[in-house]
Amino acid sequence: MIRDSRLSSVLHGLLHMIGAGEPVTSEQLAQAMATNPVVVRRVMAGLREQGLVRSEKGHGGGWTLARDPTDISLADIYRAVGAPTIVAMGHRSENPGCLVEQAVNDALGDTFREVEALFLKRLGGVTLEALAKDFKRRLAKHKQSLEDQIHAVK
Amino acid sequence: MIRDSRLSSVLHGLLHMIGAGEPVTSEQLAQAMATNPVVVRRVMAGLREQGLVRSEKGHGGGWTLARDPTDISLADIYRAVGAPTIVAMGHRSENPGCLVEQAVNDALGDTFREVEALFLKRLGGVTLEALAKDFKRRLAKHKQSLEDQIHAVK
DNA sequence: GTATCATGTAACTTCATATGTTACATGATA
DNA sequence: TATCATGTAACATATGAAGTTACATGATAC
Repeated sequence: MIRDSRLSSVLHGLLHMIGAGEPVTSEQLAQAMATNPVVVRRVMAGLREQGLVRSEKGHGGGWTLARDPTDISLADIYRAVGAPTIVAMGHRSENPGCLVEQAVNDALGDTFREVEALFLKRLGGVTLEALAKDFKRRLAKHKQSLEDQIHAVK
Repeated sequence: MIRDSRLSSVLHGLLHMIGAGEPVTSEQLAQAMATNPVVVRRVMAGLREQGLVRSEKGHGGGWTLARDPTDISLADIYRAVGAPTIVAMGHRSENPGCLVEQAVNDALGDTFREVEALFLKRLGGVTLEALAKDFKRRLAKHKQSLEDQIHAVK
């Protein structure tokens, strides 16, 4: 199963980056991602290797998107975050000679690939831009709702 | 991701049960599953609850299939083994109010379900019987190959 | 009926992995 | 050259899966 909190966490960070017009420090991202700066660097390093973000040292340094959000899909991010294969059955000892494994693999190997392909295809259909837009919409709605509550109290 | 060694492990046990004409003890299954008896009972308990196997105490006791292998699919087993949902993204704190989570969920919620459905559908298409047959075929082939090697040496 | 065998299960330990933390090196800007 | 920010190694902590021990319960053989 996937219970990767990293993808979710990274998305928080990236949306934060889109909002800011300047480099965002690991310290700031750590706030947005509810973790600490070193973990941020660790995770973002993966995205940097995939060319999704850039990092810069020194004064005014920090993290910025390396590509247009319309050109980054959730699949890209998922992979960069260190995407493990979704389905991977296997005995602990990864025994390639095991006949049971072989039989299962023969029966389901294609399925594993198929499921994974579907998953990535869907992730590939959502851009960071689209997600950001939806997020902003929700944010606006949320604010409005809060204001309404305040007015109702008055 | 799924890296469930339990499913694989359980299949070893079940194939073993099919072969034996009598109840198989946890001790014996532990051998087949490369683990220990208590773990076997723990895992098999899940299968028993789903009506896939039966257990009996005392002399001559042990584990037996409760249904015909043609009537047990890998999906049944997968579920019984304590199938976690395949894909489940989420922040650690499972924050339902988080707007980022909401946006992601709105964009991918259906996808998660779709992927899971596909996976289970495929698992559902393979019966324990089919797997056992394939396994036996491989076993025979394997034996033959070993004999050939011996003859070649002579 | 009682000795033996097998499961049922709670409690604990071990192990693997992900995450968090500290410390310090490196590079960039003021 | 002082300060700020990343890079990264090394270590600490937390979580959950798997393994283990111990003992209770139920079933069969004698």
